[in-house]
Amino acid sequence: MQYWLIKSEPFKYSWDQFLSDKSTFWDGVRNYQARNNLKEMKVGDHCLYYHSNEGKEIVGIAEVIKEHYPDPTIDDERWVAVDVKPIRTLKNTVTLAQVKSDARLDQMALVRNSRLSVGPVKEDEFNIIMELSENG
DNA sequence: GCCAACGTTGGC
DNA sequence: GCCAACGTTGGC
Repeated sequence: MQYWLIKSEPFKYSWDQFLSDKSTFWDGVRNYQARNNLKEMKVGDHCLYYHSNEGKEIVGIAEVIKEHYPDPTIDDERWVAVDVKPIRTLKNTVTLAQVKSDARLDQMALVRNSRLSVGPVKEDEFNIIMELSENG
């Protein structure tokens, strides 16, 4: 299984909204790198859900439930969407500051390329995030 | 609200 | 195909 990190601005689509919707389609990606990552996603892959701008923290875990298909919100076949559903909310959110201050996480796309809205996460990194969220 | 970083566009 | 200009994102 592969791990990912997906970003959303809470005022656009927050984790709470996601929880009450039960699932959502992840659209609106207009960046080739992020798009390529979306295309790599497989059903069952886990995603860290990150709030950008407001909060700047990882708030929960989501699971891919449908692989990429053309983005329904735009008439342009270049862009794709995937479907995801929430798995669980983190016990404690993991902030960007925490991620940055942990030397084991300094290779994360989140740190190295803060503008990338969909990035891969290594299993080790995922586990470290889990650990941080437990120890809060 | 500012600015740095980065991706994209378009002129040559 | 290069590179400057421009737009967007996101941290601060």
